[in-house]
Amino acid sequence: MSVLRLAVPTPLRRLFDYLPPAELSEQELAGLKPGIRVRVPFGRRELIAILVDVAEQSTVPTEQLKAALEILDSEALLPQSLQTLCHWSSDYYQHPIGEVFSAALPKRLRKGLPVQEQGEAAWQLSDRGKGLPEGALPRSPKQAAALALLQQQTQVSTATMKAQGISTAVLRSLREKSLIEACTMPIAPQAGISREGLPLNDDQRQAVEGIAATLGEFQCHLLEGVTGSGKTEVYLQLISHCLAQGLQALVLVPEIGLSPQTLDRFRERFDAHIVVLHSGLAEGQRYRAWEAARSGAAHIVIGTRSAVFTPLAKPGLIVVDEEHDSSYKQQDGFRYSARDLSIKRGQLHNCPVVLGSATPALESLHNAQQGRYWHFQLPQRAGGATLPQIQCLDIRREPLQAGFSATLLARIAEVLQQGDQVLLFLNRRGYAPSLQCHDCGWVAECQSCDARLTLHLRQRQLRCHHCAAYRALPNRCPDCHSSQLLTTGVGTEQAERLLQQHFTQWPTYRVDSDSMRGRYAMEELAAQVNLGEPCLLLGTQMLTKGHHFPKVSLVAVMDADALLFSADFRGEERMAQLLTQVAGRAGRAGRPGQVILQTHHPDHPAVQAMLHQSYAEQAERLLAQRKANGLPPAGQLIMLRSDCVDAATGEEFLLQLRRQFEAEPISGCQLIGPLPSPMPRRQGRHRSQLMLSATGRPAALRAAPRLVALAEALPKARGLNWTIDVDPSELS
DNA sequence: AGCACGCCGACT
DNA sequence: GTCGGCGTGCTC
Ligand SMILES: [Zn+2]
Ligand SMILES: [Zn+2]
Repeated sequence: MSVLRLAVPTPLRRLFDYLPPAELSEQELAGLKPGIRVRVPFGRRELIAILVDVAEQSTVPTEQLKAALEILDSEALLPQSLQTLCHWSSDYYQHPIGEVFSAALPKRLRKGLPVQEQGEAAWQLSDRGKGLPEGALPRSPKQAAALALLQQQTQVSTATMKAQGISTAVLRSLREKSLIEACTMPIAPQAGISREGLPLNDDQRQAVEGIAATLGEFQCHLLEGVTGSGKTEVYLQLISHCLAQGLQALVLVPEIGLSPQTLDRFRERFDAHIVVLHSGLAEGQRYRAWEAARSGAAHIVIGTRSAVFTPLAKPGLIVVDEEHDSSYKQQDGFRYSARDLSIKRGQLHNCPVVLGSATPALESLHNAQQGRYWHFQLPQRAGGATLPQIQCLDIRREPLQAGFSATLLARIAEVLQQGDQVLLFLNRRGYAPSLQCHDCGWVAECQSCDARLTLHLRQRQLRCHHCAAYRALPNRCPDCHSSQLLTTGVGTEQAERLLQQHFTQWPTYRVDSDSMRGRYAMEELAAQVNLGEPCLLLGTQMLTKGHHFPKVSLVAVMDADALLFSADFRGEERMAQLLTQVAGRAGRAGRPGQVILQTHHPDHPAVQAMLHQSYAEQAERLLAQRKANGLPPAGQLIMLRSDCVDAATGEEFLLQLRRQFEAEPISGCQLIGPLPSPMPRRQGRHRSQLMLSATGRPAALRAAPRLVALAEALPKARGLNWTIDVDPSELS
């Protein structure tokens, strides 16, 4: 007996066995390959599953097995290496295998639509057209020319037609006469061609040569280079080595990291097929890009997190740009890290992986120090621009206007008068993060979350930044009816108003998710700013990624204190990364930049470190702290979270889990909690967490499946949800 | 996660 | 009498 073992798209963490479709012959059965799609009845619905294995028998009694309905493919959708990556991810992150495969496939294929023959839109003669003699249609020369071409070459692409001066209108009228028909023409695989690169400095050359020497084998490389040190040029030259060997390159970029500027650089350098995969793509576009990567037609694949699962016909190189960026870690559902998976992928493909960053994650630095990664440093700023000077501005007892000290406003004015641009970083959108009654102390809070409502003045709304809740801004206190409602704290909207009033001759551009709504908003703004006129750029984290603003010579962090007191053990690492990245935005092309941190805590060790130490030095100190505390990368964490409408149930569930785990402990594992999450109630649900701290990877690898098995076996109270997060990046 | 079944309140 | 509320249980 043959049994199909299938990964079914469901949150259940197991495979499902089916009998082969009734009409399938022995021979067809023998030809089934893992990785093909199979349509199956599942419960009372039909789903598209992925064949994992054809087994001799099942542990499920035969009479309970259903027959699959249809085999959808003859060839695997994903190459073997990528199927292996899916299984590995499913095990490592303890996420249901069916959902992992779903993450690796474009929607089109998940829905069961057939694999589309890739090709260029083209035309061929219809049966009727084939009957025409040479030199037909003499009265319409354009149509005759089109026919002549098709008589010579059977299939001619629309592009070629256009090049021959034959418009689509001509072709359409030929089709209306049923003389020609549309078809797709297979594209002959073409070599990607690289144009000459920029001259390299010694450090860049060493990196390119060192990394290129590992093409064809697995090796992970950490490329550490400050902003402007020419990391991108190193990537480009490595990619050209890769293309020269007839191999494809996969480039991962942060969520909003792919600026048109960077993309243009790729397009200018390579006469090659480049595809881009990001979340904004329409279904069809995404599928075509995916298929081009899979078929090998695309030479370079650039994409965000989910692109780590893009199949490649001839993988040669994987680049993870800004590898420290938190957007590589998925924050819900299948909580994978695209950076970590790209390294696994490199192993499976035997190809090098390059992790690039000005501010590498401590994990990556640790791996480099351990000798697991090769470490390349690009200390110089290309073009000789000097690194910005960071100064701290003590604002204790300073009067502040919308968060600005008089000193800062004066510095801004000077810079604008010199004709330069100013970048102001304030990581808080809205007008003010809190609204209070001056008479009775009432505070505007969210009904569903343990959080204050943010005032959005233009919309006259109070909004929760943790759920969808919003309400109209009250004129009076709902408790005591006083009209003395005061805001505390400053958000970008408020800072923007002050800048507009204070600097009337210069435009202020606000960059946050409220002001940059449209798809092209950010692009248009960047183009406007990069015309070079003096202006003020004010924004949240959005401003610190992707676009470069070469005319900025002053960067100010308005509220450095907000970064200082974080509950998360990664807080200080994040702060150092963020501030270093922000600082890197100041001064380019030979002009020194200036960075100002406004703080009430000028003596705080983290502030002092920012002033006097390089990122590498700070990282070294933080790494030592982590090692002393057994925290990643010295140890490994697994987070279990529960959420439930009532507070006690979730915590009780995790407590049971802990008891059961500890009844038969795993050495090297320690459980902490359950504890309420840093924000205990969110969207009306009470959240708790249980953290497992493992001394190393082997212990964690044993603990994760055990925790899941125990959690699945525990009686699940109604309305309770639990999730597992291996290598959590956020301890909330 | 879906999608059913099932068993109690207010509608024709 | 039945339409539908969502609690509970299952998916090879
Ligand atoms: Zn009041
Ligand atoms: Zn809320």
